[in-house]
Amino acid sequence: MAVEEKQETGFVKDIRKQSVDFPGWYNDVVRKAQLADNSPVAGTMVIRPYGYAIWENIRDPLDELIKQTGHENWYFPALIPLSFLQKEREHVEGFAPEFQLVTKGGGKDLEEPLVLRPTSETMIASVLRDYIQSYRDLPVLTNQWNNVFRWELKARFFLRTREFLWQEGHTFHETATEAEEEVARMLECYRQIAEEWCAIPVLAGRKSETEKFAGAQYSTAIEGMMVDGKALQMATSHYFGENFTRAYDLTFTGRSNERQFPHSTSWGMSTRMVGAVVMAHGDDSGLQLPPRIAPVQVVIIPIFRSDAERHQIEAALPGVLDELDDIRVKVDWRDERPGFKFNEWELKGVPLRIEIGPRDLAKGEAAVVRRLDRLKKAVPLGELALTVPAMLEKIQEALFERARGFREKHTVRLTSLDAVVKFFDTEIGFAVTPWCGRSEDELTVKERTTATTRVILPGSGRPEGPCAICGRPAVTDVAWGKAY
RNA sequence: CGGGGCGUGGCGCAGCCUGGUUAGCGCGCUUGCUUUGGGAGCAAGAAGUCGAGGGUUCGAAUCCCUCCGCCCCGACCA
Repeated sequence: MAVEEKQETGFVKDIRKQSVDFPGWYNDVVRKAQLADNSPVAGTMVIRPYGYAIWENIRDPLDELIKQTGHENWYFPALIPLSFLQKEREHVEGFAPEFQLVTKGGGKDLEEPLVLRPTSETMIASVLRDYIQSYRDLPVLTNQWNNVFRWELKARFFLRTREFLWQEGHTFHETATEAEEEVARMLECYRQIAEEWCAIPVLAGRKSETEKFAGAQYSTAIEGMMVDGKALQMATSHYFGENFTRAYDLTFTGRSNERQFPHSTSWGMSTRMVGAVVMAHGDDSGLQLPPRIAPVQVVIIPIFRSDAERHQIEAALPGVLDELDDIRVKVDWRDERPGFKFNEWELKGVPLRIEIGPRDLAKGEAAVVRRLDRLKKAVPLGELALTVPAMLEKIQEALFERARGFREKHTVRLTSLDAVVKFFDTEIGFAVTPWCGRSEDELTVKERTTATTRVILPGSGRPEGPCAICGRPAVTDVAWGKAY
């Protein structure tokens, strides 16, 4: 009893309860798990090595996919002349409130202010204008990994900061069809990263007119559900048509010798994804990482009392590590008690823990414990090479299935405004309804529930019955949710 | 920008109302000993221009004024 109480206060001391204060819990987990911390500059954060390692484990497979689909990495400057942004009306109107301006250089006022890039459509169109002459130059498939700046009013770790890291892809195509295929192709890459690597099931589809990117013909996105039932947009992919190329007078000579505007796209996934992983899988014990993106997949905790026992474990370790050859393993030899390490590595979300002590060694075994459910299993040392990878895979699947089950449990199909209002009043999650597509309906719902349309669900064709909000003929199904 | 709160060792706070010169407590940190299979115990120690500036006073963390910074709540966004 005494032990239990102590444990309880230990956890309360470290992180707030997820069920009681979700934003507080999130904040605590990010800092205590050492993913990120506040920085000296308001609205920005320091990404610490453990958090950055997670980002790298998301970034690397995504970069691989981007290259596999024919794109090349470029680098464009972070400082963009203000006039560039002003060429596309919708675009500048959408982003102007978020500009951060550089007005001085070398102690003197600049002739033209430079904007810290909020995104690079304008810079890239300006540059590629010189490189694209003929249909033979198309498509141009660019990507760049960089930081962008947006003057956000309230910051939250990974989810919304004034500076963040992402990848932005920008492509230029001869035809609309080709460009639209590109938009869908990259959205599919994002779905893959989210579902197969981050174990977060997503809804993928178009955004409504009001939710689309400033300057786009249409936007698509993947949306995930966090464990508080709120929606998080985890990546976007936009079709611009000729909007940007016309604004920048970026033309090419077509197959029958006429000047044409390329159809362009852009798409991005950011460090927000790290926040998504925290909020999609974490629990009251802290972070929980899908094995495929966990910086440490297996932590080994040696357990010993005497020097003799310590030496015994030291002697056995090379063999154990040899078994775990292709796995990201960390051995925690720090001078702390085992119980402390158990709790700390659980807080940091490591999927598997291996305890090796005299009792285990006597039997030629190790105790393997899952972060998922603390299930403990004795595994013969010689079988670790087979068992551990299988367990990691199973955990990866289990996290995905659990998240999917949660989302399904919290997704309802509704057919009236009253039902939608009541749902968001009393429940959490997504409401799917038939919808006519009018922005007025989104306003109505937002005013009464704060929920917005997240994605227009593809594939189902024309839904049965009238628009749930206004009763006009419905043209599509749409998912509503309260969003981050 | 409008409404509410807060600035005191790295972190979290007490002290302030009712001024008094050694400014405390918890966590963390350092060292040592004992511990070690679910967040250890004891002992010794280091660490603070009390957000900044000005004023009142014999004397200011404490009272007054100004400024700065931060957090929460109302309008945008990956």
